[in-house]
Amino acid sequence: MRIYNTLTGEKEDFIPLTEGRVNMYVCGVTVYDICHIGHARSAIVFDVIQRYLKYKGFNLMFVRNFTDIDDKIINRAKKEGIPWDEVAKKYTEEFYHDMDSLGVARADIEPKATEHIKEIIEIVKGLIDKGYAYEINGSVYFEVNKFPEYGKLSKRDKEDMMAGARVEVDERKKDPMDFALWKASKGGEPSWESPWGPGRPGWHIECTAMSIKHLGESFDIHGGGADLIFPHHENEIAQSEAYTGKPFVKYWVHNGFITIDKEKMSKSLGNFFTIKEVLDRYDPEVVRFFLLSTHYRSPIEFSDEQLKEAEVSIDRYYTTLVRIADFFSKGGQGGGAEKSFEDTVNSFKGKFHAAMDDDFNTALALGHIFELIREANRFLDSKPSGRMASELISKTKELLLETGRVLNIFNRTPDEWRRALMKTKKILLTEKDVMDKIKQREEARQRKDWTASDMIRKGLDEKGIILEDKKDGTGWKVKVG
RNA sequence: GGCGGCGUACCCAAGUGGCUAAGGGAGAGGUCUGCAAAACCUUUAUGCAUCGGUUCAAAUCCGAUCGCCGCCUCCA
Repeated sequence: MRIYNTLTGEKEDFIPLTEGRVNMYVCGVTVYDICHIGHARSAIVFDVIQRYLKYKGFNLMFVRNFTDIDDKIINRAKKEGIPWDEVAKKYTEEFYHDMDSLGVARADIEPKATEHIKEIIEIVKGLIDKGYAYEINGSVYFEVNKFPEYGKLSKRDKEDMMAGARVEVDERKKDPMDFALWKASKGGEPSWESPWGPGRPGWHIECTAMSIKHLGESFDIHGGGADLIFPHHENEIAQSEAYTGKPFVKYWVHNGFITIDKEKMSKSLGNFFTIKEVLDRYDPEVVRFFLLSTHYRSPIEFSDEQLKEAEVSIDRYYTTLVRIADFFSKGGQGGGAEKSFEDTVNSFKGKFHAAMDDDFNTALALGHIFELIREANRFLDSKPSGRMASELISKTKELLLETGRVLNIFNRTPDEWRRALMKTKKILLTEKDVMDKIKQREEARQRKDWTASDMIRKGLDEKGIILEDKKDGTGWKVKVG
């Protein structure tokens, strides 16, 4: 298995620190607002990575944190006129609601910054003792100059950053690059007692404290959005390695952004869609499929057109499942290219694994899935019969379900998919309405009254229902795309 | 200004040295059908931003040019 490591800038063979065991930490969200679709991408990417590692048999410990104290939360509390911890609670619940919809599993441990104040203070104290940090007026700063490897993750050196001259200059700091480990409380702000007086943790230190506590001083994978590389992860490395004297993380994994009109989707630009807005119009499976159809490190352009294509693709998948079910209930009486289909079936899993093993290439993996689907449809078209055909088709179905479980898509029945579509497409008809229409039309067709028959079909089409006449009856589906 | 990434068909998107450049969507033609839909078949890049170079061999490596984007400030 190979993973792209931001630290080295290369795809590397994945060799965990302890054989068979993987410790992974992913930066979660700051709970001060509703999540947008960019948060969904990060969560889904690492959800798939998490599922694949488990599927491959690793004993995985997955930690994803919540930042539940921070300037943005405090500001939000003022704005909403509620206590800061209620803001955190409210948006943590919103996060869970959105992520549950999207099929993002809970992490094994989901620590919160405010539950680790003791550990944070311990580390800050240690950093002062070791001479990496200093206190000024109740705040503690990490002294970047004391850590020679500073910049190794984001591939930049201090002087370059100074040249940018966008670094906030705080007169109290020894150097503009120094960052806060502990912030002295200004009046009225939430605070905790510390050796330096009342205050609260800086942003970066919480991840050091929580990851070290739950995963140890060195662990395998640390993930997050690419925008966290600098300064957040760079600072984490500095303070963690300064504190422990050990390498902090072996593989740094970062997902790319979602863009709108080629520009990064972000709060500050205001060009974002919330998860809730998107889920009002598209099924969660569509969103998940869409996000997995591009490699996780590439930018992905958010558009209705692409979401619709994802919907069409998923519908194609479930249509094939229906055909497979039909095969088992009705059988065939012909036979076709059994050998060639057998080859496709037998080589599929290897291809899927190869794709996922190569830096979690979900886009390629989906390509293989759709290749299998096309071949399965082709085989079914040949009206196969006999035990061999049954076994092949049965195996196909198992393979589709197994790989679908890894990606956590394609895990419903075609009926469930159809009902979900009725809901997201806000189709007013009930299933019974549709069945009644089909029956009426069937009677017209018996009479060979094609005009009446076509009228009924057209009427349903206008309401978003497509009819499909088959040998032994008429099926129906929701119009997609 | 510094650092990094990207540019593959009408659209999306895999592919980072070597068989006919995956897969999906859209278009065109066909099989099937009362007609459709679905499914399948054929078709749409002698070509991978441009120009050079390395190599027996390059979309893939190197250099230059053009275009787009990201990070350097909170950000997934």
